[in-house]
Amino acid sequence: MMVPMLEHFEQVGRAIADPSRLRILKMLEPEELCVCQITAVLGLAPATVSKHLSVLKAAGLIAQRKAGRWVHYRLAERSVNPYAPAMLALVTGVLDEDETIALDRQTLLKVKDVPVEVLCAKNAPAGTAALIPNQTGETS
Amino acid sequence: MMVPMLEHFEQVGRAIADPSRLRILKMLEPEELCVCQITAVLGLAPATVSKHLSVLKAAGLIAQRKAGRWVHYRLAERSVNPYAPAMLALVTGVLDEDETIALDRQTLLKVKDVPVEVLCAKNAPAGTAALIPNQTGETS
DNA sequence: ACATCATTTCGATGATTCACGAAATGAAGA
DNA sequence: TCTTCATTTCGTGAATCATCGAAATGATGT
Repeated sequence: MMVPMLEHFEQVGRAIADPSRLRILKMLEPEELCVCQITAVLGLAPATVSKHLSVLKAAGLIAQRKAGRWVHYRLAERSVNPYAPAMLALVTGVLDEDETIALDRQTLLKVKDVPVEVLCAKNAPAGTAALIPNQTGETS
Repeated sequence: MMVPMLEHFEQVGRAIADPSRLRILKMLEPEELCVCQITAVLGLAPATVSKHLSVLKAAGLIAQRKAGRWVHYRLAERSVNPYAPAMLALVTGVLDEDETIALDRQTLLKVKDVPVEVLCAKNAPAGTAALIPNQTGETS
């Protein structure tokens, strides 16, 4: 019996080879977050964010925790994928000075000021929509 | 002026997120190799291998050296991409017990027994073709 | 039970990627 | 110069992926 190491490694590799998923990992670095908070920062459709989260989870990079109506994600501490911890350590150590990552952190601060009940409401109460100016960090 | 860190990281990420390219990196780990040797082990079309090598080179993971008619590739020691060394270190430390990687190493031993002039010849001199049984390492 | 709502799954679409044969490149030898 | 040949580039088809809207899921509160 042989473990498919190459496939495992490839899976974590593919998982981090996407800007949105890297932004998610960097966002989760200091603390666990709700899906709607991540969605607010990324500025993507909920379905898209959910897909990204499932890819990261399948790769063993993040873990989820259900709390009532909301689902909270965090960086995985123990993983089924033997290469996840090393890759996670690599990501954790870098990218802090990146333009997009820094902007995401600022946006996240504002997002966390808003109560989750308010943030996730479909009819954003005048001002919440302004919290998602961080589409992809374009600079001309 | 801001360095596009996220893009750089994503580039090395995408470069290693492919089984063929991982096999190439593991092959180059102990020593530099000619393109035709890599092609013989992978069992892919020369054009395909060349493309993979260009991806790895663009990511700063490998470097090339022209020697007459042949081009030799090696793992990059210094790189334009600041994340290449760390990723390279990660790859270097693992996957040694993987089935496909181990088979590649065995195949490489046989390939290196054949002189490069003979190996690269289009009309394989009876026996050279048998050196490429290592397509993808299927085990049902 | 019923309505609400955060999240996920489904299905479709456009963009990217892998793989190949054919043609181009460019160095070596005749 | 002309031929040969290892490698790269080009163009294309098949497969995978990112993204979204719509529908499904599943827990909460009434």
